[in-house]
Amino acid sequence: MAKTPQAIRGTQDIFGADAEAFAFVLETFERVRKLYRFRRAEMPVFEKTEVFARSIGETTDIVSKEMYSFEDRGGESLTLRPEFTAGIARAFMSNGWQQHAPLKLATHGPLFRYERPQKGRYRQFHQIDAEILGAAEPQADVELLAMADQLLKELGIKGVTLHLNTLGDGDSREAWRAALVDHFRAVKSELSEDSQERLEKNPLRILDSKDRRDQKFVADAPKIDQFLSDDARAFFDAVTSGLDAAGVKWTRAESLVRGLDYYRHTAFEFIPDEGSEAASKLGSQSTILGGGRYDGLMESLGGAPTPAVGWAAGIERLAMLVGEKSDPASDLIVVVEDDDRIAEAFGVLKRARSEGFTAEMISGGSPRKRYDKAVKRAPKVILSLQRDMGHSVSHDNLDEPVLSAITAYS
RNA sequence: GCGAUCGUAGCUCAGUUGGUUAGAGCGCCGGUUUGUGGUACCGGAGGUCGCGGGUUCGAACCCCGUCGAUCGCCCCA
Repeated sequence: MAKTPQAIRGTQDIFGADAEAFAFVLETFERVRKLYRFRRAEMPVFEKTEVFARSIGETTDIVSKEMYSFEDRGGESLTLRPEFTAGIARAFMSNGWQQHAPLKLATHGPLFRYERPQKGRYRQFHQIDAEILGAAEPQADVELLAMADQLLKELGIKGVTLHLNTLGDGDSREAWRAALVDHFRAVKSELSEDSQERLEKNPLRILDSKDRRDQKFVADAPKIDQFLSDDARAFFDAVTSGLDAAGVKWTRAESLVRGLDYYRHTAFEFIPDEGSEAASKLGSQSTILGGGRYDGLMESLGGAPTPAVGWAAGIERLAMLVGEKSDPASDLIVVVEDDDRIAEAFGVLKRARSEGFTAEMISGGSPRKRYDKAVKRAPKVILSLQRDMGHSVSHDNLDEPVLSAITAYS
C-alpha cells in the first residue's frame, strides 16, 4: 500500500467554520472595495524572480532564503509571489495602466513565503490587497486608510488601532537613517546580538526590537520629525488631518518603519490594542493590516517614477478575529423515509432551489433515523416523505417563505 | 536557521512506578424504543499507540534518531 501523502509544511486545508470565516472576510472586502470604487484585478501567482528580487533589494536574505523560487524548463528563474505589490507594479508598467492613473485596484489570493510556520503564519497564506497607483497626493493615503478602517469595522473587529508614521521623503529618510546609525553605533556593545547585526544590515529595524537591552536606547533615539523636510511635514499633516476629517482614529507610532528603501512618507499598521481579545487571538503575529507609500518602487523596477500607496491584510488573521461563522442552516430539508419516493424528493428540491431557497435531502442510512438527522441540522423547514404517500411538514414559523415552494404539501 | 512543548480510533482525549486481549465521549453503521418524532437503550465497524532503531524477560510509557504538528526567536516584502 502506498503511503498517504502529507500536505506540504505550512499549507492548510481550510474547512467548516474556518472556511466560512474566510469567505466572510472576502465577501466583506469585495463589498467595501466597491463602495470606495476600487477596481478588481487578477495577477499571476508567479513572476520572473527579478520582479521580486529587485523590488525587495538583493541585499537582504529575503531573496535567497524566504522565497519559493525555481527554474522553469527554459532555465529561467521564477518565483511564487511573496507579495502583491511588486507584481501589480509590473502589471501597471507592462500594460500601460498609466492611462488609468490614478488607478485604484483591489485583489486577493494566495501568497508564498518560505518561512517556519507559526500562529497566523503559513507558507501559503492569503491576503486581500488595495493599492492606489499614480497618485502623489496625500488624499490617496487617506482614502486608502478610510477603506481599511471601514473594512475592519464591517468585519466586526474591535480593539484594533491604526498606528501611523512617516518616513519622510527620500532625503529626510536618509538623514534620519544616518542619525540612527550614529546613535546606535555609539552604544553598539550594549545592544543585543541581533541588533548589533541589524546595525549593519537594517538599522531601522532596531527600533522595533523585542529585546529589553535595546529598548532604552530606542527610547532616546533620534526621531524622524527632526529630519523632515517642509514638504514631507506638510504631506504628513495632510494625511493626519484628512484621517481626522474622515473619522479614522489613529495613533502616532514613531518606531514603525519599513526596511526597504523605496518606501516614502506614510507607513501604517493596524495593530490590536495591548491586552485586547484580538491581541490574544493573534499571538506574536500582531499586525493584521499593513502598508505604506512606495513612491520609489516603480523606478527600482526600471519604470518611470510613479507614486503609489497600498496595503495588504492576511485573510487568515482577519478570519481569526471575526468570530465563529458556522455553516448556515438550510431553508429546507427533504427527508425521504420511504426509498420509493426519492424521485419525488428531487422534484421538490428542484422547485425550492429554483425559487432561491437552500435545500438538501436526507435519504441515507436507516430510514427510521433520517428524520432525526434532519432535526439535528436545524433547517427552517423539514418536509418528510413517509410510507404510503403520507408526509409531514414541520417548522417554527408559519410565515416562512420557503413554504411557498412546497405548497403541495402544506 | 535556533529553541520549547507535543504526536494513542474519523474528532477530543484517558491510559496508573514499563506488566498479559489498548479505553471513554462524540461521530459513523445496524437494531430496539418513540411515531410529528431533536429521547433512551443495545450492538457493530474503526488503532501495527507518527516512523525507525535501542534498553528490557516484557515498551503506548524509558533512551537515541527521524518525520510531522504547535508556540516562540530570527525574518517580516
